[in-house]
Formats: sequence, structure tokens, C-alpha cells
Amino acid sequence: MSGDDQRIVSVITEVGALGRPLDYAVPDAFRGPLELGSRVRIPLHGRSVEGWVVGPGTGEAAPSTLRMVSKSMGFGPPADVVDLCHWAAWRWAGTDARFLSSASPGINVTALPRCGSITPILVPDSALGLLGSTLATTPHPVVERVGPVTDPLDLVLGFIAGARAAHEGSVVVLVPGLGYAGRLTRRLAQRGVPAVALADAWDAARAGWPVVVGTRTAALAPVPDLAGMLVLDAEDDRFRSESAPTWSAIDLAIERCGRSGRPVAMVTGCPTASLAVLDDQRFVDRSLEQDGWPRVIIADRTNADPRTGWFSEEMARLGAAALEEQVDGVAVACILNRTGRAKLLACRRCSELARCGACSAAVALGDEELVCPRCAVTRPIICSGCGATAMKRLRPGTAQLAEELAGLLGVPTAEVTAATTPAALGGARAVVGTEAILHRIRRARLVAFLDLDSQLLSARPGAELSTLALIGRAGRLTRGRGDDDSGTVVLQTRLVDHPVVTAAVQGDPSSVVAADLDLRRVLGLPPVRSAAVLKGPGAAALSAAAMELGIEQRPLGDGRIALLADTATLLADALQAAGRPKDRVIVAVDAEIA
DNA sequence: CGGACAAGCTGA
DNA sequence: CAGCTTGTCCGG
Repeated sequence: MSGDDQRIVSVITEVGALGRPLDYAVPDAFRGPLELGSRVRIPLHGRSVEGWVVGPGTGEAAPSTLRMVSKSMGFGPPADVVDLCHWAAWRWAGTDARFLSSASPGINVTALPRCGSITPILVPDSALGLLGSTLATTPHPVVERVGPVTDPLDLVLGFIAGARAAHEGSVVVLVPGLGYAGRLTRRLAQRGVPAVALADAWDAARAGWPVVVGTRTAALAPVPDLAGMLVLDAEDDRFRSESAPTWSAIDLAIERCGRSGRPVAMVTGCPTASLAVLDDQRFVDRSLEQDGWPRVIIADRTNADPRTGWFSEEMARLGAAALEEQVDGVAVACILNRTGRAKLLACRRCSELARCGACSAAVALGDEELVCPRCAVTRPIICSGCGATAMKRLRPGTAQLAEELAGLLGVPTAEVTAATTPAALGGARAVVGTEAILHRIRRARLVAFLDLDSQLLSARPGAELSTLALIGRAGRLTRGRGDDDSGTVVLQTRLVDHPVVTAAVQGDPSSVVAADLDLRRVLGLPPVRSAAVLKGPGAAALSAAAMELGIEQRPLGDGRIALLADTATLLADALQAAGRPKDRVIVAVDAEIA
């Protein structure tokens, strides 16, 4: 023991429930980095746990009880990210430890590599390149619409060049999936831009690599000096953590860049409501956007008898053409969503779909009336098209779908599920499955939504908008090798004039986005108001405590309770002040109230 | 969170 | 009353 002159540090432990930092002494023989964010192993209550140095000791510990840091676990997040983690813990009612853990490497990093030499990056001389550099010099968060099929590489290069011209630091690019991160990293390298993918290059990012590409957690990328952040496919729900704390990488990126005064831009083919409230999308180039939407063909099913099968004549014709145009691999992909399927009602006489007069969702058949599951408005059982009073249920018969398609096209056909591996597809030329297809298959000449209506008319708020985003994403599969060589997206629907169908055909999501936001405004739903969903045995206790602090509550089904406030700040402050009840409770901030 | 310890329950 | 389960406390 060295006596009074030994260093004392304040350490946040991985034990989240502890909720406060503890003081530890640093042994003289300590080897390893010792700065804000450094990872250490410490004794706690007879255990050995991981922790992060978050500052000098507070002096609260009596010297007699003070314990020693047992060893170094190497580098941790830089100081500003430690602060950001503290903010995130407040914003999403989580613990600092959870976020610090996400911001830390999977293995101990004891030495940092030297960054590669950096040649100046030029803005590509294209509309997208210039747009990217404009985004990089916009001083506040900006949401930019480009078509969902548009290749964003030039935009990314323009952003990197623009951001680094203003400030020589690291540019962080967020993408939804690991595969995308890997592909983008390779393509940037081919263009002479030194980029690393965060998942396996934490040390390079910590050393200040010029460009870091990563998924959700890259919002916490350990770059010591940030030049700007760019989010691609910002509408993707993978940017939000689905388990508590339900943090959003986009909100985190905005907060981080706001703190350091760096540019942050979200690029999307089809903005979500929360992206739409952020910004007025001032740079939208309509012709650029329109070119980035797939070719969409409507197969009108208004007068189709559901018993004659799932495929329109149009589908059969287009499917055959697609098989000729693309001679290898999967050429035809058919999407039929089984999960969350709405039960559709249609008029027996004129086949008009029964929909809510107030919000246009598909209505359900009540005892004596039609009931809207979304806004609870009821109306008598009368067809709004012809006045008839008899309704039929449209029953999807899905069992024989793959066989039906195989018979129709005369080629090997497979069913794709979430568990399907590329190898399991064998020599299939056509596939059927849920929207998981869009993540499993890389290329298909034709993508068909067999039953768009059940998706469009779902009672879930945001159903229309997410369906439109899905159509755009489907278009990516149809993009060929050349720009002119584009395949087709087919929409089988009875709602040929539906705003989503029109938006997809015209390549303009504006009106659908506006309608979604309007509905949320009327219903007082996020992002117009801020919400948290509580569940678990302690939900009632926490809700009661929050109500004392002026937070509105709304009981949901099966013991869940929604808390509502006008702003995220009010909600986060109240949740923090209310503390955690004795019983277990899961808090999902910003979750959809469905 | 999870170890320590106390209080409660059970069966011979 | 040993041996086990369940509950509550607390960490520097």
C-alpha cells in the first residue's frame, strides 16, 4: 500500500441495478489506460465485475472500506461518449452500464492501431455527390429523401468529403444491417476511402479512423473526434432497440452531433413519422427521387374471386416474362404477410371493401355493426359503395401457395421463412414467403405483393407508411446490373386508388407521410406526443408514481400501461424522478402504442 | 445483479 | 432442529 497519495477513481459497474458509481483505489502497479471511460475489473461484494472509470474519486468511501481496482480491461469509450451514455440512460430510462457496455469492445483492447494515411476525398461530380456535401454542411439535423432504389454511394462520398473539409475527424455512417455495413465498407475502399466496419474494428474506430461504418451501436462509435454522422435507410426499424432500453440510434446520433456541433443527416426512401417531424426535407430533388423508385404495376383484384387462387392473370404473364429476362437464380419473389393479418370484409354484391369512414382502416364485424379496431368508430352493416347489407369474409388460403405458383410458372418453387438459408433455396426460380423475403433474397426480377390490402388496412398506426416503405425496399431486389435494366414490383390489390398505391406508382411518399402524421396528431400518439409502455408486476406502481408528477396514463391490454407526455424531456424527467418500484417493471420509451 | 444472511416451512 | 426455500438488504 502506498498510503495517502494513491489514486482513487469513481467507477460505474456493470451491475445496473446499483445505479451509482463506486470509489476504488488504483494500485501503483496498475498497467493499462486509465482515463475517462477506461474499462477495469473491480471486486464487489465478493464478486469480480466489469466497470468503467467515470471520473476521479468522490471521496465518499472511508479509507478503511476502500477496495482496489483488480486489473485493467483496456480502452473504453472516449469521454464524450461516456457523457452521451449518461444522457441515453436518462432519455430511455435505462442504466449507464447498458449503454457503456454497447459502447465498449467485445474483447479487451490494450493497444490502438495507427490510422492509415488519408488522401483528400473529392466530392463526386454527380447530383448525389453534391447533395451529400450539401448535407454535410447543413448545421442542424436534416432528413433527405432519395428513392429507395437509389444507390447512395456518391451521396456517402460527398458527405464524407464535405464533413471532412469542414473538420478533420471521423465520419460515422450508420446502416441497418451488418451485411450492408460490410458491403459499403468494401465499396468505399474501392473508391480509395479508408473505411472500417465497426463490429470488428472497434480499436481502429477508437484510434480515430477517418470513416467508420456500422449498425445501430455505431451511434456510440468510440471515435475520439467526430466530423459528422450519416444515417442510410433511416426508416428502418433496426435503428431502434426492440428490448428495453428501447433506444434509437437516430435520436442518439442527433444528440451526439448536436453536442459537438457536427452535421448529421438521415437519408431515407420513405420517412417514418418521427423522421417527418424532424425536418421539412428541404433539398428533395423530385426527379432524382422519382428515378429511385421501382417500376410498379397494379394488378387490380377488385372483381377477383378469392377461390380461384392467389395469382392474377397479370401476375402469370409478368412472372413468365421475368423468368425469361433473368435466366438464373430466383427471378420471381411473392410476398404474403400471414402475421398480423387483418380479417377483411367485402360487400357480397359489389366487392367493395368495408372500411372505417373516419380513418379508412379495415373494419371488423361486430354483433350488429361494423367496428373500427383502430379508432373504435362504429357504423351499420351497409356497403358504402352500393348500399347492400350482406358482407363476405375474404379468406386467404395459403397452404397451397407455393404449389400454385409452381403450377402457374412451371419452375422449381420454394417457400422462404425466417430460417431459410441461401443454400436451402436450391435451384428455386420462384419463392413465396412473408416480407422476410426482402432480407433473404438479394435479387429478383419481379417482386409481387400478393395481398397488399391486408397490409394496407391493418389497424396498426403507421401500417400504410410501412407498407409503402416495404414496396420501395422490394424495388431494390429488382434493380439489375445497369441503371436501365430494372425489374418490376407488382401490387395485387382491390384498392387501386389507395394513396399508398398512388404514391408507389408516382414515386412520391409525401402525402402518405403527411396522412400518417395527421392521424398521430388526432390520436395524440408519438411522435406528436411522447410515450412509454410499462409492463411487468411493477407497472401499476411506477405509473402511479409518474401520475403524481403530472404524467398522463392510458391503460393498454394485458396489464400494460402507457404513459404519455407532451415531450420526451418531460417523460424522461418524470420516469427518473419516479424511480423504480420494488417489483420488476420493463419501461419501453418511444414504443408504439398498439 | 447476486451473495449473505435471516426468517419461514417441513418432516423425522 | 437440521436442511431447505424464500425474502430482503446492500455494495465504496
